[in-house]
Amino acid sequence: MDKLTQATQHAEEVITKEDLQALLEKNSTLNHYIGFEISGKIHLGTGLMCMKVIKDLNAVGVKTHILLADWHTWINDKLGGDREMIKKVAGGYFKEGMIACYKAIGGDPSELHFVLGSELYESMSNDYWATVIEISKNTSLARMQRSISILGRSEQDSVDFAKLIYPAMQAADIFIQNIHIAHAGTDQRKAHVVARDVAHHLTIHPLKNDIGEIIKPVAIHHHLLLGLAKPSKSPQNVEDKRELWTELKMSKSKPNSAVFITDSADVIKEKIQKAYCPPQDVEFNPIIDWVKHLVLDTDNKQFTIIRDEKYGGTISYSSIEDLNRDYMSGALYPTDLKNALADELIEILRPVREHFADTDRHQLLSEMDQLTVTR
RNA sequence: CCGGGGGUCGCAUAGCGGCAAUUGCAAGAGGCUGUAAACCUCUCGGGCCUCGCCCUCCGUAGGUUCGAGUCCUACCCCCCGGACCA
Repeated sequence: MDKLTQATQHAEEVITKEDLQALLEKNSTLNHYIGFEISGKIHLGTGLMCMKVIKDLNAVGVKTHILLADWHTWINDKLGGDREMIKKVAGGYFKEGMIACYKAIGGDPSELHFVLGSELYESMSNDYWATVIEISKNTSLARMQRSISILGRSEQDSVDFAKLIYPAMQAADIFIQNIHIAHAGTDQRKAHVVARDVAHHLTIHPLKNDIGEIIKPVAIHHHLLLGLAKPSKSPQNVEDKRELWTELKMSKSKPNSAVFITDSADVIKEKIQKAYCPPQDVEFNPIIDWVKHLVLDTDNKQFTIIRDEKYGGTISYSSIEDLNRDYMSGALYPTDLKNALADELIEILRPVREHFADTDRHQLLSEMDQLTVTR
């Protein structure tokens, strides 16, 4: 497998592959970053989907910086907008969660370099905010409005002005850290495209390659897992499929539609069992989606489904295509698939639960649970 | 600062002197399905020696009333618009 393929095998999109190819060939060192808001508990999207991309990049020699975005968290009113609490959770539960997840997918946590946003900005003195302004001067208001990622809530809701600064900060984060490869979920692509569009207009902290040319940062995005909850519109009479996709993905922020990295075996089973899973539909189906991206996402994987003899007996799949075919024909029944997925997830997340079994870390988790409930 | 609109059970909505308070969504319990969804029933402020009674409620604080989300007064907060172009 060549470097480019290896580096992007778990990515949903790369902007652009050509740019990345050039960097992989020509640059001696490459910096990757992903920023996280310190919101509630970590779910599989960030914990697994995202970490897989990081692991691939590290395997080809890219250095990872994880930005614990406390300022962004404050802007988006997470954790009650309590700045001290945000910092505390960032360096505590959140960091430990990331480390645990990286271990769970077979990565070496020492490859992850954590940076607290506020500390980064302070260390850059005026340059950070100057870069935010410079990016803003090269972007329009309309562009920023479109670039705000509305997380879960209705779009017309009046937003406070701070939220309009957010995308410029995301872009500034890239340049200020000298990031060649900016990474996020596909929902963040607009901010990344802003960064690429302004890249050649920056004077304070432009991004340069080894031979001193100003370059655009590559953007790499991981897939957003579908939420387990039923969509509010029924797939049969939706004219705009894109609309439904958005709807489904957003539902992850709703309670009970996401699996968290520290969920117990029983909770995982229960959530999967309650998940929306229409028979003979592999398109708008979270269970199929999860199997595809969390289980059958590598070439040599075998996904074994244990089922009663009367339903056909145990069967094993090594590709999502085979599984989809059986599912579409009805040969593979939802319940059997669900049971197998739940078992698989419980196993995948075992290292995370073990990581948090440690007394101190368990304390962090309990505090997080408290916060989530209180909030 | 001025003008207008508004703050009701998680969200969204009724209500305009008799209300524990309408409706939708969400949530929860159950029924039907070899899953979920859809569909149907019930619950959804709290408490109880249980279906009737008690407590607490409609931004906050007072007031008028036999009785107030509902009227009056003051205050707080949110939204929309205006403000300057001498």
